Amino acid sequence: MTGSRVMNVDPSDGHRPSRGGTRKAELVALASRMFREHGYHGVGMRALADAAGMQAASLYHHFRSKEELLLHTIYVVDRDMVVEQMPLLDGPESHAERLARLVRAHITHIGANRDAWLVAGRELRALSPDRLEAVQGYRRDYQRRIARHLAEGVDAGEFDCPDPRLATLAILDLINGPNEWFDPGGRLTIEQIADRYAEMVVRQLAPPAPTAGGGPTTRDGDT
Amino acid sequence: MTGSRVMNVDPSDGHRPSRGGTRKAELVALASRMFREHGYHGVGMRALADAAGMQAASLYHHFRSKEELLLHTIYVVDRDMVVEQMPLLDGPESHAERLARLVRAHITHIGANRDAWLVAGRELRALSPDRLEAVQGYRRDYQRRIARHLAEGVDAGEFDCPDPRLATLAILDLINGPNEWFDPGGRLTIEQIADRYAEMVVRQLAPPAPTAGGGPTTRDGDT
DNA sequence: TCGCAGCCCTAACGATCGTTAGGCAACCCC
DNA sequence: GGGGTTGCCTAACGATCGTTAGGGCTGCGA
Repeated sequence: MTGSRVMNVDPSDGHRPSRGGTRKAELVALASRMFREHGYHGVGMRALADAAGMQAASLYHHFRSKEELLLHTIYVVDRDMVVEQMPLLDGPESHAERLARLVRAHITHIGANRDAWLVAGRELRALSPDRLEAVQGYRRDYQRRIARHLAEGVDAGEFDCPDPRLATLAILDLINGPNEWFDPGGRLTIEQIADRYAEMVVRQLAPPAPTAGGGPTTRDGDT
Repeated sequence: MTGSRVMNVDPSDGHRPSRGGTRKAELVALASRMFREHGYHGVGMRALADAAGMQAASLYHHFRSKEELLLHTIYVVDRDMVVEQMPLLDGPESHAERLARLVRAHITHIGANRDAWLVAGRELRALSPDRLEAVQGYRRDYQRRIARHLAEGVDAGEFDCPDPRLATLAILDLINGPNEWFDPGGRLTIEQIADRYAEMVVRQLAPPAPTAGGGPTTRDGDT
């Protein structure tokens, strides 16, 4: 476990879902979509309630505040990133193979949770400091795990990469990109994009050639 | 000229700057910073005015509305992208050299206009349809110019790239990435990041090897 | 059959929103 | 020295903001 987590801000409620916690999930999904379209501050509780066919005050039977509703939206993305995607870097396969698997899963997850991903990407600043810290902790863990994977791949001679830390940022820049422009009705499916982006990442890190013994470059020292 | 522009929404005022249009520029820069930190809808005219040492109503002597203020912020970025960056793809140099030049200039411009870039990236939805269309026209032009450059590079045998349109998106994802995380006090300067990202882009497109005549792959047909 | 929890309602709170009207002081050009 | 412009002011408009108080209906478990 990397970053010492400060407090427990997990929004999952402790009480049983009785007949179904489905209503709450519906409201979170609806909020994700509206926050994505108009921004967190651009959507009022009354607009949310209207879209859900209820009154603004009734939302407070499901969420303590508007910000808690935002946290529910963001949490799905960041929790999955750490508990589902990150373990994909473990395993007996080659470093390139494991990294490609992560890239594909990451982009596929974006395709399946577009609303939440966009909100998670641009509405973080609306969170209270404690909750912001918790979410950013997840992201740090994710980023560090990838950086470690690259460094290990370089040490194993499987990757050619002059600056693994910057390469980590570049990879994240790349695989978070479809978040901004992916269109389900577009030319390519999310799986095709995932495959091709994974190829690009692997190609970027591939050692120059399987020719003579001139091994891959070593890492920079930190500046 | 690529996209037929619908209307003139250029926010640059037609009247002479008299003694100085500096005050207006100050207000735009201030708005960029505050919009970046709290979001367009998260900053009120009164908060803006407070930070500028004036009253909210006084802002309306410089801008017709809050949205016009936002447009000023966004416009700098998108206009420069088309009138300054895009021409960098012209010239007698190799396709790789010209593309690297664009990438470096693009990232350097982000470093010099961080506030405006972040606002331009995530507050577009607050623009009215006409103004949104104008801004998106700029971006389409930019994207198409890059796509054309890649296609020409492939045809010239300088690039190896199975899908130039997707590669364009990937390049844009990559070079817009520092927009989200660049820290002026961080490990690397913006120039270093620009150089290394440019290397990555070139490396990604480099043909497999200068060996035998097995030429680069051809482009996909559109799906 | 009773009680209670889940779910939603109406009504209202004080605060803040973007914007407008109208006026006052300082400055340039003629 | 008068006219016009620039830059800011006070005061206020109706609308909307997040949130709270308190009550009523429904349907399950005991």
